[in-house]
Amino acid sequence: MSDAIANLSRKEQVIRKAAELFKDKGYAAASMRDLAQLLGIEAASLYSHIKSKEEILRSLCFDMAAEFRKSLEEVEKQHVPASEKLRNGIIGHIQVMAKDLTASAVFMNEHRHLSEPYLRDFLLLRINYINRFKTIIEDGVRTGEFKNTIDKKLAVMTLFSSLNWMPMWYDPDSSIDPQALGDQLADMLVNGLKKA
Amino acid sequence: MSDAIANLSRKEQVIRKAAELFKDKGYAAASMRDLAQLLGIEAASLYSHIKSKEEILRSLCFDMAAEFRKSLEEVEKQHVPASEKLRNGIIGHIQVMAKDLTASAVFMNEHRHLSEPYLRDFLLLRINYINRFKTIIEDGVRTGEFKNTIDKKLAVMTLFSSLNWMPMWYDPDSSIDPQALGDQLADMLVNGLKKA
DNA sequence: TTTTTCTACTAACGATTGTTTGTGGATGTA
DNA sequence: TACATCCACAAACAATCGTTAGTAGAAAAA
Repeated sequence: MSDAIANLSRKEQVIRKAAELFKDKGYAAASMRDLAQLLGIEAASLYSHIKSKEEILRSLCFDMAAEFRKSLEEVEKQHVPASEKLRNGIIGHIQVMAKDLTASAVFMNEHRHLSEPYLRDFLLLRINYINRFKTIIEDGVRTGEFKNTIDKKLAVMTLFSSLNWMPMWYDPDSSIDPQALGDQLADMLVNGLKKA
Repeated sequence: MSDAIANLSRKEQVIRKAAELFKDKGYAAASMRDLAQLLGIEAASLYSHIKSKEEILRSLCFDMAAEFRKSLEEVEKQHVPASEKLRNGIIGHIQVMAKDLTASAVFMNEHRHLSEPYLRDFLLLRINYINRFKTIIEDGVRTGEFKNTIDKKLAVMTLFSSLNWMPMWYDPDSSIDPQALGDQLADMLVNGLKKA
């Protein structure tokens, strides 16, 4: 058991450093020798811990995807108006990202370098997640909470654009903590959708 | 003269194909042999038209930057309320992107692969552009057009996140034309900022 | 003790990278 | 005709890529 933990621990170190590197230079421009140097070892030594470069990317992307999914599922259980459900979905999404901003940036920007069939799987997860947010918005339009004048695809894509770029500019040491950030972002986006 | 046009024409073909390739695979993962193949020539032949791979990226990034700057300068001349100025700035930004969605995507996602000192120059142009939008928002807060409860950095970054991801999902053959898209996006974002 | 697990090394592989050199046909201009 | 420009080629360059093979010390488990 402790072996497994120690193993995971070192492997985890490799993956986390890789996340930083992938975020900074991009997956394709980041070499295994770069990664090894950051860890103070030789490139070949990395392969004692991971099977391939892409395995690292897969692990980062699909772990984040699972977190997002889990967060949204809890929100969907709630029996609240669509506007509040959307708001809670946004806050949940922000909090998942805030827990690991580095992995979030990789998830968002580097997933396209996954090879098949992983890329297809990833994109299916993603379209499913987006569609579930779209459903919440459509519910809100139906109940009259949201404007019916705005294109729904536009609305949901604008929402995700705002959310997904957050890891690129948010500074966790800044004056806004993740909770307040989620609140303000949700307020800004939801009130932009709400009927006047 | 006609020589110059023919020359520019072929060089332009190379750059535009490169933009498509860079958008699809990312700058680092796109090889000059890939690009040559798309054009039906050998990789070495590319160097009859361009000096280096990065020269293409520079050309794409800085040409777009100039377009954005030009658009914003016209908006800044207008003597209108801040909310309308912001709205027009958004519409202008969208229209510049819509004119070349491929180059816009490269501008947004691949600029980080510029080497120094070009990267520094690019980032300075960009922060300047963002700050000028921030000024418009601050003016609006001062005149009471916009809420003063929202963090201004958050507001402006959310704005740009929404705008900058548009090339990733917008389909020019869709039902929404660029003009209507700009209108709706501006409406959605500005009314989210406006006092109730 | 013996055995296993973890972590790292050196050396090297075949493939691919951006780019340079030198060449030459085709086209238009003087 | 003679010259210049454009555009493409084949061949090759050093550098770097992800990865494998084989080895070994150190620590933990049996």
